[in-house]
Amino acid sequence: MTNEKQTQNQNVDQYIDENKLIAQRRTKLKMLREKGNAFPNSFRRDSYAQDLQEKLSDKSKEELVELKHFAKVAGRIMARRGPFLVMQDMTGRIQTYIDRKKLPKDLVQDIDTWDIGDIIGVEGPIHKSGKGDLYIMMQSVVLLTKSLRPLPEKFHGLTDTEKRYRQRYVDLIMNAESRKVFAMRTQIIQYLREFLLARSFVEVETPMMQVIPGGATARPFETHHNALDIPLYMRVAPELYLKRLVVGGVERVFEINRNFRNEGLSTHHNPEFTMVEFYQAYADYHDLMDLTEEMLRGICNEVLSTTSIQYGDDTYDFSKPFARMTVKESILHFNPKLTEADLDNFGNAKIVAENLGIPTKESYGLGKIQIEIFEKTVEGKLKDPTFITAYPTEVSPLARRNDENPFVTDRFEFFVGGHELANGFSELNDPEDQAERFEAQVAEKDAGDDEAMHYDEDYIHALEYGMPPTAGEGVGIDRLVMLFTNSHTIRDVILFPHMKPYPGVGELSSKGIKAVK
RNA sequence: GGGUCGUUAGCUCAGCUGGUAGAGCACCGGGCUUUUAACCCGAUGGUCAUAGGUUCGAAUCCUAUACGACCCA
Repeated sequence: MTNEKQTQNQNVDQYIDENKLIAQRRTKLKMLREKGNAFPNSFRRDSYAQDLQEKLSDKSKEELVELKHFAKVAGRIMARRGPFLVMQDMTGRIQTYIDRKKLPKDLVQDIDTWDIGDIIGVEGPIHKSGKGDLYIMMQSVVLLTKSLRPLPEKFHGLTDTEKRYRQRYVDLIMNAESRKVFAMRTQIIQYLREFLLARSFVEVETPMMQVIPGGATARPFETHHNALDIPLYMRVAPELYLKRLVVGGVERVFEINRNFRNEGLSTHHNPEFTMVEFYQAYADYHDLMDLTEEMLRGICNEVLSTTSIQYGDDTYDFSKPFARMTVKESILHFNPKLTEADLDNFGNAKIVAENLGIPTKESYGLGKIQIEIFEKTVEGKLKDPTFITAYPTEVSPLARRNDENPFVTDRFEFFVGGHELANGFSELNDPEDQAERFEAQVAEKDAGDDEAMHYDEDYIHALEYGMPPTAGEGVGIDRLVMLFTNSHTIRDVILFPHMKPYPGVGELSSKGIKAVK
């Protein structure tokens, strides 16, 4: 024993450049290697912690003794409590009891060297403690993976926001709340997918790298294809490809995937974010508003089991029909001093905008000014689920004009909690109108708006073959998940959100790529 | 882009008007062994984000930088 300790100390000296706690664990790993396979992969579990808790918690101490329910469970050691080890697997936690008198002496000695964070496999019958908690009466146990880095303190866990995002693996080990958010994200996406599949929508994948970035007004990321020696753009939206598929006869089509926009980071913006976009032929924007209501209410009922959504201090009722009003109606509603005449006349609207402190550009038409007024005075106030319709044609280059009033389009955006969650419209399927709209976008681009769209000749070509009357919509998944998980920053619903790298991190060194300390 | 705040042990945090670094948990040693943030005794652990400056003396005051959080545009 004393000899062993001396060896340990010598080994610690070898790792003096490292944290002492890590050095100690490295020494333990070294001893494991000397004994044999330090990373065995022969243990097979037959039970999960949560299943055992659900199945057996009702049984009494005596019933469990009689039942002799044997289980093999694997997981990470999260705490030691007296003679118990608390283990955590992907479903939950269960403890295992170390009977020091009955287990072989050398095994007990080994167990005493194990650390919180180590991964073990345990086998034995399920019993219940005097205080009513299930435990596995350890009959055999094996250390499967030695953990070299100490975990955060068990009570407070990892709260440092920066570390939670940069080292999500530690966050997921420590914070059940974080695990729950991402589990719900998965369930919400799965619900959306099944909802659309059940209605005969076909899931497809369209290019993430595009020669002409289109489908949204946003600045793209640029990259380069070496073999072809051409610039390529990460897509800002899949829209134009999905509509090409509608031309091709895929009359109900959807894609759940990432979009990339070269813009700032904020609590509501990540440079890559997930959208579901879907297109339905022989439908209009009213049909999609109905579909959206059904879909969101479905998530409430099936995933959350409630239609009363708690978000911060507010509660939103998803059981009632969602409010619907036009852009103009909403501006007048939230600006009772304004009149229709203030919004319908370019000169008047410009004065209203300037009084609100909105900087206007030469190129802005009436429609753009109306939208600026809307964003400044209305958007943040749309707390309860609301559809805003009749967006100006000027700011809707891919949407169908309204039959009665060509100044606006048959378009809606959907808002909850003051944030836009979805955008949909009856699609513009008139190729000549679409060509003119592209030309207007190109003019704006030439005037210096680097978010304006390119002219996509092939898309016009496709429309010239004939696209059936169609309605389409995109829903921002990240913001949807934020809403339904009561998360107030997008970084809480993206597993690996973009963070500014530390200087030098990512540079190749002799030891490989530098990691965050 | 602007403003405010933050960065101290592996983690969570104290550290007063400048006087030489603290706690809890974790870890290590010992005790106890059906515990529930297990408990009891003892020990170890720090480039106080980084670089300058002021000072006899800086975690503390000043400047710059890095990263983060929040608010505003």
